[in-house]
Amino acid sequence: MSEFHIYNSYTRQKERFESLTPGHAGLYVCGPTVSGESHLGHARPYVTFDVVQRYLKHLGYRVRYVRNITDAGHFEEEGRDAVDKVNEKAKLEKLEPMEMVHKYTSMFHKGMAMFNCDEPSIEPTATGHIVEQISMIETIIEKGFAYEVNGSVYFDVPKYAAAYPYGKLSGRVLEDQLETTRELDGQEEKRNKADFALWKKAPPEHIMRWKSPWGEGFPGWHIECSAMASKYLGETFDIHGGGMDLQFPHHESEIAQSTIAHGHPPVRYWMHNNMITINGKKMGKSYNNVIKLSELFSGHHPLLAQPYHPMVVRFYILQTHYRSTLDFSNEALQGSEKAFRRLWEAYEVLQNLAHAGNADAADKDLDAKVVAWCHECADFMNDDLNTAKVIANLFEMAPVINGMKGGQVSGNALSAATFALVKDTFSTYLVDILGMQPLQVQQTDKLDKVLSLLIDIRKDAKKRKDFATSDLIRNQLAASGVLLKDEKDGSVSYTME
RNA sequence: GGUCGGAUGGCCGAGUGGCUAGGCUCAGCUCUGCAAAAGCUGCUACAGCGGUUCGAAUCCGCUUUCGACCUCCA
Repeated sequence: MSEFHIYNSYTRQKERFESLTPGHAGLYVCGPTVSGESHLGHARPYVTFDVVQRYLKHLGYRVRYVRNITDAGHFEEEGRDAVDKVNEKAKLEKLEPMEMVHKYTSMFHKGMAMFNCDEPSIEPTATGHIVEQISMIETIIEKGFAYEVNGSVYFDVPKYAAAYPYGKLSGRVLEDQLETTRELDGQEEKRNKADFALWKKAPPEHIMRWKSPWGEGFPGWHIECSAMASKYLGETFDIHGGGMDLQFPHHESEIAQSTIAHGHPPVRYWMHNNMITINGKKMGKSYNNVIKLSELFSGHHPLLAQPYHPMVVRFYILQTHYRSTLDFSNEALQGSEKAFRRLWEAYEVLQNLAHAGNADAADKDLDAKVVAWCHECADFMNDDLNTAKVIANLFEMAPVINGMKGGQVSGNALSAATFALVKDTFSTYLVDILGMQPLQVQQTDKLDKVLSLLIDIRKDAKKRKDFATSDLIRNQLAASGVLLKDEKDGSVSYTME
C-alpha cells in the first residue's frame, strides 16, 4: 500500500489514514492506572502506539500524542462498597494517595524509557482535570442524557441508544446489557442497568474527593479520557488507541459521552491492540498471572528462566502484528533475543562497511531483490503497521550484509545507490520507526583500553602458538561476560553481555 | 448463555486464491589452532469434514477446539 492504512475497530475495516488537519495528527492513548506496577501486558499498547506515533512522524506529520495518567476516579466494585481504586490501595500500603501515585508514575516512566518509548507530548492526569470533567458532566445533564441521584450522576444509556449507534464499537446489543444479572453498586440508583456513572458520591471514608454541584465525590469511570482528549486534541481527533479489553465499556462510553457533550463522535480512527497471553490466558490482574516489568528485567519470577532486556521484549512484541494475541514463553523470548542480537549486529556491520563505489551492480539479481526488500518496508508499514513483515525483510538483508563483510558476497555486488538504500532502510526502519536500540551499554574508554591490552597479549600468545594462554584469556573474559571474536582479517572484536 | 476472534512445520509467528514469509531450534558443510560469529544446504506446515474454483492456508458451510469481551483490566 502506498498510503498509510489503519484498521479502524469502529468500522471493522482498513481505511486510508487522512488527518483532520493537514500535516498534523492527533493521537490519544489510554494510559496506566498508577495504583500498581506496570506489567508485561501493559508494555504492548505503549510499544505499539509508540511505533504508530513514530511512523506518523516519519510520514511528515506533526504529532500531538496524548497519553493520560489515571491517578483517581476509577473505582472497584467489589462487594458492596464502591471504593476509589487508588484510595483503597493507598490504605493498604499506608501511603498518601499522592505518594503512591507518584511512586508508580515514576516507575512507569522508567519502564517506558527502558523500552525506548518516546514521551507523549502531553501526559495529563485525571486529578488535574476535575474541573473539565465536572463541566462536561454538566453539559450532558443539560442536554438531558444524564441524571443525578443522591449525589451521583449517571449517563442514560437507553435514551442515548434510541438515537445513536450505541454498541457499534464493541459489537454489543443494548438489550443484552439490560439483562445483566450481576449486582453492581449503585444499581438501585440507576434507572437502567446499562447506565454508567459519570460522577460518584464519595462515602465518608473516601480520601480522594472533590466538591461538585452534586456534593463531594469523584469522577466516574470513563469521563476523564473524554474530557482530556477533547481539551488537548479537540472535540474530534484522529486516532484513539488502547487495548482491546477497553472497547467495552470504556471506549463505548467515551463515544456516548462525547457524542452528547459535543454533538458528534469524538474519534475518527479507533485502534486496538490485542492481548499478551501466558499459557493461552490473558495476562491480567484478575488472572493472577502477571509478570511485572521489574520482574521481567531482573528474571525474578517463577515463570521466568532468565532476565529479559527491554529491547528484547520490544523486539518480541514487534515481531507479531499488533492485532494478534501474543503468547508469552521463555522459548519465544529467548528466540527473540538471539534473533535481535543477530539483526542488530548486521546493522552494526553495515555501519562500518565500505562500498566499492561502483555505480552498476555486479549482481543484478541480488541488487533487484535488495531494492525490493527495502521498498517493501514502506508498503508493510502502510498496511496497518505490519512490523512483523518489516522485520522479516530486514532479516532477508542480514546475510547480504554479513556476506559482504565475510567475503561470500562481493563488494561490488550491489550498486552504490542500492548500498546507500540499505543503510538508509536499516536506520530508518530499525532505529527510527521500530525504535530499537543496542543491548550493550557503551563501554568506557578506560575499559576499552584494558580490553585492548588483553587482546594484544592474547594475539601475541597466539603467534607463539601458546593456545593455553590465549584460550585462558578468552575463557576468563567470557566468564565475565566479555566475548572475544577472532575476525577473518586477523583483528579481534568483543561484545559484552 | 450472548457477541466477537483464533486454530499454520519441533517452537514463535507473517500471510484474505496461484509465487520458499521471517525468526528460533535441529542436522550437515565452508571458514577457523580451537571456539564463537558469519555464510551455504536440508527439515516445506496450514485443526477435521464437505463445498465453490482450472487452482484454497487464504472464500462458503458444518464439526472439534482455544481464547477475548459481556465486571476493574492494556
